[in-house]
Amino acid sequence: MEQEKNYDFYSIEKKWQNKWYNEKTYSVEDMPLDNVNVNGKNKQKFYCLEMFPYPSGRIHMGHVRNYSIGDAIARYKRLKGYYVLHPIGFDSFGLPAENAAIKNNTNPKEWTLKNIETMEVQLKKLGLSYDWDRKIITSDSSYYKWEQLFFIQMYKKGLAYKKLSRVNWCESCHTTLANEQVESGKCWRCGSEITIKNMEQWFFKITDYAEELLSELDNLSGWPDKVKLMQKNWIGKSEGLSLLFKISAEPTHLEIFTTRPDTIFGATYLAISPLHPLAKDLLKTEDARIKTEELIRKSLISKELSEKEGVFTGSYAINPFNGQKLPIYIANFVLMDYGTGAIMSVPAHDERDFEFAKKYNIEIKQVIENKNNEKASLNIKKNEINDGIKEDEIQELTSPFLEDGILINSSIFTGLTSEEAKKAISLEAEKTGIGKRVINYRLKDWGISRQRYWGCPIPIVYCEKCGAVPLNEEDLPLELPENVTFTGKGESPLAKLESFIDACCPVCGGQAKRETDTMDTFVESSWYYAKYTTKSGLPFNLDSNSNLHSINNCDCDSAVSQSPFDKKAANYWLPVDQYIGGVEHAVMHLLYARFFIKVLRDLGYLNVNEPFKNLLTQGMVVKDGSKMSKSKGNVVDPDDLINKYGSDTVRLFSLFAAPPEKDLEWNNKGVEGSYRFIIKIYKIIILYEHYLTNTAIKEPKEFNELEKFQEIEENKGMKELKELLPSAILDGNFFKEADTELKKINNELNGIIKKSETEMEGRFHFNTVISSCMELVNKIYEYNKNKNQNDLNKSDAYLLKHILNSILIILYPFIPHVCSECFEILGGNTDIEYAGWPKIMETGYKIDTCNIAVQINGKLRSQITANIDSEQQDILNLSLEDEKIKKNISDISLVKKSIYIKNKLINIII
RNA sequence: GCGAAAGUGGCGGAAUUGGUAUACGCACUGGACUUAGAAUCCAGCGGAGCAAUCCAUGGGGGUUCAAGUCCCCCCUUUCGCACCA
Repeated sequence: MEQEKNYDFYSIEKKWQNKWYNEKTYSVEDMPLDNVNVNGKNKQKFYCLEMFPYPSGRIHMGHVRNYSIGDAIARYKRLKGYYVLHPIGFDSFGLPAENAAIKNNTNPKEWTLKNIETMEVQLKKLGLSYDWDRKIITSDSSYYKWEQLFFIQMYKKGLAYKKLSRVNWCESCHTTLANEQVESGKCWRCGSEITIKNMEQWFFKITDYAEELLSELDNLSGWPDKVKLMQKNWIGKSEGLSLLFKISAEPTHLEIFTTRPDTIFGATYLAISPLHPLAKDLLKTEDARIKTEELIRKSLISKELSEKEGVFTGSYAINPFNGQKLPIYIANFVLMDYGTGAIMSVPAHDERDFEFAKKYNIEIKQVIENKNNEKASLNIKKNEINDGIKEDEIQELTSPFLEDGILINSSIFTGLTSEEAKKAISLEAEKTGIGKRVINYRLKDWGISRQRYWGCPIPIVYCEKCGAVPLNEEDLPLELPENVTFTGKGESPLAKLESFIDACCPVCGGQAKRETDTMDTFVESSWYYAKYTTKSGLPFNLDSNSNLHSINNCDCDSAVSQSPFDKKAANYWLPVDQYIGGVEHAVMHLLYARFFIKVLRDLGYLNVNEPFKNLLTQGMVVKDGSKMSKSKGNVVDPDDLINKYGSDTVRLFSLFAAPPEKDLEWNNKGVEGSYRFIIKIYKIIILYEHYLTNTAIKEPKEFNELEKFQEIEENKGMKELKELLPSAILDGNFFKEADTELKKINNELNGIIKKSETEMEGRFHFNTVISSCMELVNKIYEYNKNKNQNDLNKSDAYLLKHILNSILIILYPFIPHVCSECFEILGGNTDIEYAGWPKIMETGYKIDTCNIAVQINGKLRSQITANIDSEQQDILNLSLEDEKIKKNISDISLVKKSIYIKNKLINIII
């Protein structure tokens, strides 16, 4: 008795992984070689990238999902004939390594490299189609030296600078953080409360690019609106007027910023930040002085505030438009680091000003009213006590009117719309020299100093004579010293390491001290996608060996003399065609990376404006309703599942259980379902193996000839094709004699090919692609049950083989190992990756009847079978003969009208 | 508070353009095989009802011959921002 072949995922996966990695199946060249161009026709490039992992120890389900999605896209694009760059690396600087070092007395570098080794094995076990030759380890000086080079060049252009500033401090991580890294007043990494510190910090001048970062969002049509909106809000552009108010009885002026110049006549006080440089000068009483000190103290500790508080300075300012004397308040809700740190307060038309005015009994003066002059809509109520006084004065607003409207009580501007008045009043202010129109951004410069060890050293020394001086480019890299000790308290070990701190000034040669802060680890991830475009590192100095990638060979329009990547290669591969990662990086990483590529562009390294053309933000993997975490005890280790079911199963489930943008609820029983499906595929292939590979039914000669033409054109350059596979057949003549049932299945396959293609091209709802494949496999089982193999003829064999091969190819991006194996079992003459996407094949068989839903007054009453493409009248007549319909409609004369959707439904109105 | 997205069986989710709601999978129930179990296979599976039918896509209105899908109001959940003048 013939022994039945069982699905042995372990051997199958090992076999194909060995082949892929030994043969470097997924390696590509930096620039396409000649054989990638066929007859002058360029094979199109496709750069598929997933956010690279931090080597924290082991792969988790979030990684599995992320990389399964990316791999599905990469493999699909290869099938479609693209030249695909699909790299991977490790974002290996960061706090966990250092924390582990403190906790377990290990060395961060060793710890990191060990983790990378582990994770690399895990990733390879997943069978991901990476070009491993391009692996990046960002904590290696061969990577970060370039970052130091960029820093120096940015410093020289004023894009990197140091200033004393109020920065976010996380006591638990013992370092400062950028604004983007503070989430609702808490540290993005550890969740501790953030306090404010005044420190000298290095910044990248991202604000120089604020306008471009904002306007380019409009061109990112391949990004989710949600992410674009988050970035837009984060950049927070606002246009307004900066206006000078003279301080009464003093020679000084106070500059304020407003976006509502149209409300200038409604200003009833000015408010300035407690941290405003003029704050103390304006104070007139001892009492105010004491209260102000308290406000300042609080503002220095934290940005959070529970309640609006303020104090009247005793000083007044003059409204330049009407000469009105306005009290100046110091108010805790006015931010020093936005606009000018001072505002004109219009309580009638601003919520915050209103709240403050209520609290301190300041006048509220309405100057805008609803376009329809409907006062009622302004939430005004009569003050019953003050009966008899002028109407305007006895009215009291219960809430501010925030919208645009028509100006009232505004001198010559009365009657204008808000929009007109904004312009007119701004122009007037500019004419008289007391104001100018300005644009403000909420975005702040990116603070990149970190008071930690395990990061890229900032290549700066402080010379007693020359001040802050960047290192000479040829002295890079500035290596991170390894002989450090971790105390777990206080400052970074670098700050105490004299052998590191003591340096020579690159300018005067005198004594100097090194900067001991390291860079934010988001700097490494801001340009790694560009590094990947060049396979091997370029020589640091141009005069050394390799000239293959010489930057001077290209049309350099800059003074770039050395680069981590070949400009040509970067320009060829970038932007990344599909980027995939977690939505948690919507603002931080994705904004920094966009900024950085613009800087690299302006420094002359490449000619690309945006790093990521299309972005897919995948949801979290959750279990029992919450994110997997050790503390919740709901972590599922991918390795355990891979050992139990194989990686195809794990990949399949993570793609099948939910569309990628949604959160994925992990379900171990569901994993078994995926496993069962894979076995089902394998078994059906084995079932037909003997029959389909029988020499007696080998394809006729012309079968191959027919394809050769097309296939060669598409695949040459990928790999030499020994022979051509029988999956893509252009002419249905071969199947004329085939079984009708098979033809029906083929018709369904054609629908699936089409549908899968649209899903794989942008919506990425792999779950629906997989489910239609499941349906088709079920149908084939059904067919097998009803049809004895001995009754099948040659035509049936060809068609069946086409159907099975096509399903294997469609599923290959998700479960590559088993599909490769099955494809081989069915006698594929090449590996499945070179098979090409299945072609729609007409067998000449057309279904001539269809099912038509019959509705009466919009309610489904019956279903009939009718000839395809029947006319309305015929369908109506046919419907009226139906038993169920007869019950409701006895006579055709009752029918008022009917609506007919061809081949779908008829709605009879009675 | 502001902004965005979402709400469909017991569960994950289908229904891409308004046209037969609940595909596919999980769980569950019954049956076959088995000494028994596991695995597998077969059948059933939104709710009510003997049935004909009726009711169901968070709730309420509306547009339409026809609404999960479009419009308005409300509720809930998730995410982002939170004094940015």
